[in-house]
Amino acid sequence: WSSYNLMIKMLGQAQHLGEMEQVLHEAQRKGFNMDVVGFTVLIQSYGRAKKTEAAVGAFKRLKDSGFEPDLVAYNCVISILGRAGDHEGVRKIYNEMLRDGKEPDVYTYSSLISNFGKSGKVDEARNFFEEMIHRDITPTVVAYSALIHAFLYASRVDDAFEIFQDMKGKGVEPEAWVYNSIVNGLCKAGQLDKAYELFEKMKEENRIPPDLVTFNTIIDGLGKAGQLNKAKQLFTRMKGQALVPDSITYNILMDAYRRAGEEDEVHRLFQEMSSKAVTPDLVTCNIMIDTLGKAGRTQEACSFLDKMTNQGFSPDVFSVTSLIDGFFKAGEVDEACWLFERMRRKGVEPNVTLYNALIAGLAKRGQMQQCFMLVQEMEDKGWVADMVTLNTILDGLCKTGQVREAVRLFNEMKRKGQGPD
RNA sequence: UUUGUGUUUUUAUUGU
Repeated sequence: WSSYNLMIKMLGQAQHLGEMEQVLHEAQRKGFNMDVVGFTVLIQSYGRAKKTEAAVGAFKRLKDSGFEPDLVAYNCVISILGRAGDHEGVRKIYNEMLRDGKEPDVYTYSSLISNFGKSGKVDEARNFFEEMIHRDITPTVVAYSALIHAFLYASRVDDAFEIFQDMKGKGVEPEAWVYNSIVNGLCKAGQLDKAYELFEKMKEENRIPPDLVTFNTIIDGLGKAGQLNKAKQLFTRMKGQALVPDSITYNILMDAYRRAGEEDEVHRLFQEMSSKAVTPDLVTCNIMIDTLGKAGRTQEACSFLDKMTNQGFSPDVFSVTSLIDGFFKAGEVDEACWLFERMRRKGVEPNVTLYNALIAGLAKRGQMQQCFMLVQEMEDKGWVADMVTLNTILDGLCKTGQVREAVRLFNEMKRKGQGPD
């Protein structure tokens, strides 16, 4: 059986499910009886191929063949159902497992915590963590990390930080990426000082010094908070520590200067990239287009778009939105509409933000009928108007003297429970 | 022979 299991596993991992099933039939024809491990290999193979139903089917066959699933089999099914977002299924199997008298282990809990966390059910994730402790199971770095990520995913940085401290206190060493996640969470929550403090403490607390991602994260946090000088200082410092800035580092800095309206510095950094042989990526291009557009240099933005296309980049919805917005702000409405059409022919799918940019441009010109048509078109495509859409339309109505209409829409949205913000 | 944590960092739209 072990050779057959190995074959099945290899074929399953290579996503050759047809051949995998052939081997399975051959084994059965030759009189090999499947054992629990064999079924588990099969379940796992289906799981990796995202064939959740087939995996569950194999689990059923395991039980129908008179076997009792062992802990590993249960863990596999729980993990697969969790990844598929089937929390009811997860609960069912978990309860079944307890009824069978199988003690969950740290693998079971890590999987449960991660999957519930990822679907926004942080409190349930935490409950599983506590249940694990009550069972006297010592959390590993994996279990801790899963819970920390569950909290960060729910924007609960303080809770994440508490677990992070607890983890270190228990002598479990976080890996660099957990530090980085926490630093990022703190930055995004506006707790820049705390983020910076942790960043500085990294090397003494842990044997792992801040890496490229840590620097990028903290530089971005500083840049978004408008602390450009400090950001630039760290940029210098990272180079002194033998870290090589990548395109993301440059994008972060360019974006910071773009926000601050320091257009020249954006262009200088773009030049510096090529002199340092850092290859620009799509985000770099998009920042350049946005910078040019916001400066009213729409022709240059337009040729930048053509140039990047010739160099093999496919402009995405970000590139197009920036350029369309630039056109509108420069009063070039026809060009904006032309680009929108061209984009659709090229197969770039518009999203809510792009529609919002169009609506804002037309609203500013008082073309409210066209705005409503776009909202209709957007909703026909299955997009849901967001708060920016509503605010844009309300502003447009007010500025065109249709205040009563605006109030009516305002009340209607309020009744539907959509805003106001 | 089979199981667990990895968007860790960057870009667009409204309100002046």
